[in-house]
Amino acid sequence: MASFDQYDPQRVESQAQQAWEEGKVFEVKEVAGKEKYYCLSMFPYPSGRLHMGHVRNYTIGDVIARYQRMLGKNVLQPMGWDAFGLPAENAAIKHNVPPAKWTYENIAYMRGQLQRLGFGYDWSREIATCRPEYYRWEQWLFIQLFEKGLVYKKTAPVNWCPNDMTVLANEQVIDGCCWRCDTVVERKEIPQWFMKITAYAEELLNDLDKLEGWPEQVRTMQRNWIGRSEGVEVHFGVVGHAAPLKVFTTRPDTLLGVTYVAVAAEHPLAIEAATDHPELAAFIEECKKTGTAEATLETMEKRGVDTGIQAIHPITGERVPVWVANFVLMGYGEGAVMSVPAHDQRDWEFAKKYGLSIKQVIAPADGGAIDLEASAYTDKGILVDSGPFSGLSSEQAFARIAAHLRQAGQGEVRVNYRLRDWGVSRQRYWGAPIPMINCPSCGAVPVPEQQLPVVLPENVKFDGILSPIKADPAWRKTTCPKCGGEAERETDTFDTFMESSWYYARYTCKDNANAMMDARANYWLPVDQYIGGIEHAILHLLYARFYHKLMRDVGLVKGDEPFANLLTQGMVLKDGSKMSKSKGNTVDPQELIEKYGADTVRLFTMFAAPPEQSLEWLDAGVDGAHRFLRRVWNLATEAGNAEILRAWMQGETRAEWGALSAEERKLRSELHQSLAQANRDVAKYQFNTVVASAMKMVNTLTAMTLESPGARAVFAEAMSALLRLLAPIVPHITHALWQGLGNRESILDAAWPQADQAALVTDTLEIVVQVNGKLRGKIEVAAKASREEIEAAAQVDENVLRFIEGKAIKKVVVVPGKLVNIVVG
RNA sequence: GGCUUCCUGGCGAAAUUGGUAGACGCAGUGGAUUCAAAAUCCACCGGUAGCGAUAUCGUCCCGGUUCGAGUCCGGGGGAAGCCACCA
Repeated sequence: MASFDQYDPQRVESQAQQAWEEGKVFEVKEVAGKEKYYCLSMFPYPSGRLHMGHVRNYTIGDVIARYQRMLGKNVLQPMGWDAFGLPAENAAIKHNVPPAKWTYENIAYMRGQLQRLGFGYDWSREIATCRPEYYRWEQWLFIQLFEKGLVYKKTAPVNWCPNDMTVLANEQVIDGCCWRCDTVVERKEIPQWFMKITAYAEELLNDLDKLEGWPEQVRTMQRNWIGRSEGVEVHFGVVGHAAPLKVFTTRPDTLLGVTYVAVAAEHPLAIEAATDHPELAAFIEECKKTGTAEATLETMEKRGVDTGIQAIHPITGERVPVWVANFVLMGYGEGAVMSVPAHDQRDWEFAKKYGLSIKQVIAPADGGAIDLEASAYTDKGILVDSGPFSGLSSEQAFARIAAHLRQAGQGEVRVNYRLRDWGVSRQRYWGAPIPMINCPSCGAVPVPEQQLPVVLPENVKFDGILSPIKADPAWRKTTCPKCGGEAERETDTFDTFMESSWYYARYTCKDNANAMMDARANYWLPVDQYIGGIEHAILHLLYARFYHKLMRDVGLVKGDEPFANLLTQGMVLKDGSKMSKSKGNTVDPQELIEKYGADTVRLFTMFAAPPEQSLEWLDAGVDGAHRFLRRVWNLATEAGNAEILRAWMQGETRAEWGALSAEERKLRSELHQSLAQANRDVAKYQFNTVVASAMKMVNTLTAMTLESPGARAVFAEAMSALLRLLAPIVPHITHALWQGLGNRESILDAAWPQADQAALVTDTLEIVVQVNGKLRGKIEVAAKASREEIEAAAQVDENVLRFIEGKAIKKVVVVPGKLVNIVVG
């Protein structure tokens, strides 16, 4: 039996990793009758190198996966690359290298980093979303959805640089100007593809209630994003027009307080009125120029112009003016609002500014006074000055007014969502081509299934101005599948959120060249544990949920939701703020791995904070983590100790516990208490305190003297448990020690260590004694002492006596095994 | 403005969910070892008073419930995240 050397992380880790690779130990198959566990971390964008946020994310995932495996489950943990995106185009320009080449080189480097960190991924399932064998299925699904009417084309605004004649992404617009040439960016309407996520708005909202394994915060954010509101669509007549002007309101109870109507600048009525109204036309032009980036909206001044058009109030028949206002959104509701300045603050401000009248129709239910000169009264209350509806409460009025409008054909109850359809067209090169053909006579026609994938050429010259596929007539040129005439391919590519919306499902069957999904998807899905950053709480997680429902409705997967449990890990901070290149406070994981080894980096990230909280990076703390691993190594390998452990592992010295001395039983109890605590915490994924418990065990074990056989048995049993407890967090050092101590089976599949309930029971207990709730003493009592015995013992404690002497005892509270509280008067 | 989450030593944090506040670690102080240093080991480590036993104050602030509150309730203050003219 070879003896141990000093702890050398580099050697230990490369040997462990080699063993895992040779044994293909993380490659998994579907196994009937074995509980499956699908553990998934959000895949990275291959930006070049891993940062600490990645390390933390993937360590959490790996710890969970390894823990679940030790519990006996069939664990799938895959990894891949969210490989399309703008940074590759930027790098292409900067370094004069094609985006594909840059991306593949980054993937190769980062894959090496992940392997060096010892993450237990099934690399045979690796996905890069920029590969045609991946995105062809996205193109295929898009066509299925086109046939089902779930995707459509409409015009939408983009940022347009008139100098470069190109579309810019929002990130490429700096202070309203083009990042390359500084030309003022314009808004341009062009035809783009949309997916009907709004058709699933209700289900996406309702199913949030099922996601009990998700943080409440994320569910709330999605609820707000979907933004369901119940209201009434009200039809105002328009003088000189046959068609009514429709508005949406959540406050139909204030309908009698309408003094004007406001429409968006893009509203048809506004455009119509502008034809003989130069001031209005100029105002609409101005509104258009305000960029697509909406960051300035908060500070934007509320402005408007009277169209001169009169609307007819549906109940009173009164004439009210129609204004165009810059704060009315064309994309929400009908692009028009009824304005009630008395009861809406925004309408109030607008009315004050332009001298429009303010009519009170709601009074506080408690009869209190309001001051409409100071501000609007926006609470609900009792209707006043509202004809037949006066005297009703806001709630009653909602129903009555809605019913009235409905009967008169002037409106109806409606549900509106804030959620808009998902625009998936990007006028960029480095993305999956949209599989459509534009035919001058047939319009947009899908690429026939047998011609998929529409491959994006990778070996291209790229100057950053025009997408190479837009610039290449040969790539564009094709024939129409319908009429056979000359036609052009769509040169836009998909939003990269498309690829990340279904990768979790493709990992289960990535080798299937004939279908997007197969039965294996239903074996592995849903993902049991998904781990990633809170920054994806809305878009990515909502799109993935949407995609899952789409795939379900096309018959590809069963189940309604893709991710059963979600863990959102906190940020990695240094000196109190988020690590970022611009702040210059980054820590490069690579340097740390080279200095300390992967186990130290993994241990520190797990120990410094619970997974969901932000983690304050502390260089000295990394030293502490490394010190701990050395202590563990030395404890297991010191001459004498190693022999004790080897004998134990081979089952030679497993003595009867009854033979232990009182002192040894106490030590064993202490060690098992720590183990029990660690088990409670690991079940909650609170890994920082799992490590704390392990440290406590090491402290206890270090202090032990191993002269008696009983002590040696207690030591060996606890060391065996300790190594297995630490195995998910620091897999290399525990692998080396486990093998080195003579275990034939890998620690990967060793049984998860459970505390011995019998060991937790001790002969005596320490009980805290309080007087009037204040700690006054501690007493040692027999574990099976009765309530009366404990009370009696508490009352003779020297210090306790000082506080109860001469006072009447009103009450004694006894918490079994914990404390006694003596209440005196 | 809306929603959500937080606020505990010099620092990161813990407290089996109403029962010993500060586990575990970092930093610090003192000591052992060493010619010396590194490494390692031992002890101390919230404030105040005391040689000490111990007392007293202490989990952002004020109030309440309770035998007992970091934890529950009401009010206030502060921080972070997300959304935001959404009618």
